[in-house]
Amino acid sequence: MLENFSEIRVESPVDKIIRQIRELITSGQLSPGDKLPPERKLSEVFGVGRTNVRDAIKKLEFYGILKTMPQSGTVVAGLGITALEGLITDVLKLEKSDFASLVETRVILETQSAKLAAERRTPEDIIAIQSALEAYEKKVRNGESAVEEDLLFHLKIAEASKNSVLNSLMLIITPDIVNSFVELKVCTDARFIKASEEHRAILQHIVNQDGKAAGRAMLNHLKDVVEFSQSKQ
Amino acid sequence: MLENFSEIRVESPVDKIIRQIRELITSGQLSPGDKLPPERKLSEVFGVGRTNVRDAIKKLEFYGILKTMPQSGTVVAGLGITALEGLITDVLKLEKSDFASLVETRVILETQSAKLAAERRTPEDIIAIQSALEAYEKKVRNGESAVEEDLLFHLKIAEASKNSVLNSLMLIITPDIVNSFVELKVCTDARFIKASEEHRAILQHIVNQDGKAAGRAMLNHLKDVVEFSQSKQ
DNA sequence: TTACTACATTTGGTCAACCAATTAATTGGT
DNA sequence: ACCAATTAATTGGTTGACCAAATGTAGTAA
Repeated sequence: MLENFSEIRVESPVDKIIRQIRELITSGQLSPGDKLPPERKLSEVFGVGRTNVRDAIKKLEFYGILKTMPQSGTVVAGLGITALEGLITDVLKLEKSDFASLVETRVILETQSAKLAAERRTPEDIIAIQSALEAYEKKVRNGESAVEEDLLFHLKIAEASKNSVLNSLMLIITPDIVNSFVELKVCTDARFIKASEEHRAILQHIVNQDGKAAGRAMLNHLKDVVEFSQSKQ
Repeated sequence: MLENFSEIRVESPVDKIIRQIRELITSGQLSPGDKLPPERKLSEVFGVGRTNVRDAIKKLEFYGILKTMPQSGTVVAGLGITALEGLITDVLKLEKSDFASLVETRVILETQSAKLAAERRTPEDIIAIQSALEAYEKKVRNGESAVEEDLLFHLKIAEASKNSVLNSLMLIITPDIVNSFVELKVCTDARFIKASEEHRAILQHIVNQDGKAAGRAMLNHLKDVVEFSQSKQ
């Protein structure tokens, strides 16, 4: 009965403004490379407070679409118009990323990051990964949920890959992964224990600096999750 | 002479506040799951305006570290404390992405996205990729710079991969790629023409739905850029 | 005519006050 | 003693005003 009334008025003011800015760009009133109107003007045109405009700009700046220079103005990044259009629409729907895509992408990033980590790891990286692994196993032994510790182990590997961009992307998708895992109850006790062995195998390959084997081990480790996501779909 | 005085005072106030919040968490004054002090209190403690505090919170919320409920308070995500600590420190140094990592990550994402695109492309995808390719070749024939059109071609492929997350990540790193390319003058006329042939090859494999070949072709296409980035390093 | 300086305007950044909603407390009744 | 309702305080959200730097402009001197 009550469900009929939900789902109204969910769009936040900043998303509305992002949509409007997109309109400005796609309609050609705003070409890449040139300054966009001052914040005061925008707030006046859109009929909202300047804070909301600033928040929207900040969000777009975060994604690299806009660039704001203090006391000088905000400019549109030098991308093609069509690319921008796609970008902005995707920023809006980035939130609800489907689970299958998420897992698929994770597999891609992680196998490569394991491979690179094996090739480039320093002794310090080994220690960091090892301590993350032990924190994970400790939680598992106590019968507690160890989703975060699991991800932390993987993040440490990404860190050891010495690829800052790869590491950043992992950080970006990690929160979504955690949420999905908890939501869909991916993890069971049996899986935790099995994962523990697989973790050790990965670590061993990284210690041995065997990139290919590390990648394969990671692929194998994530196979379960992939199958789960496919069954959910 | 003057260079000695530059590069000071680069840390923005919001980063400073993020650092302080991290301090609060690591020192145990703030545990995962519980509310953090109201914004007014924080601004007073940190000795800055409330706006800066709100911006910092917003940034952390962006990464899923904090969650703010209107008129109720802001809470720390239910992550493990070690995970949080690692996440926040990484958020701070997220900005700087070196060119080598950028290219390396791009290769990873693009080879996979080409492979998936070949397997999943629809007739509409083919048309979109084809028209992007033609726009690129038109610019090249006129002797103009076609960096954006180049990237647009690649983005269309990512779109055809039907993996929303992969597509989003490509969109995220694309602006950085464009900037680096223009800055480092990666592209010459000869490369544009050679790239054109390689583009056609990739497209052909996607049309044929040959995933492996598409991946290989993309890898080959990006080889030049990889070598360039390594020589720069 | 040209170049340079001083000024006025515009810019994004910052701040303090205000608003509505939520939560805690107090009070009155049972 | 306990529960309900009303009130008081506290919360994040929003607004408008102010600040310092950057830019554009006009005026003056060479």
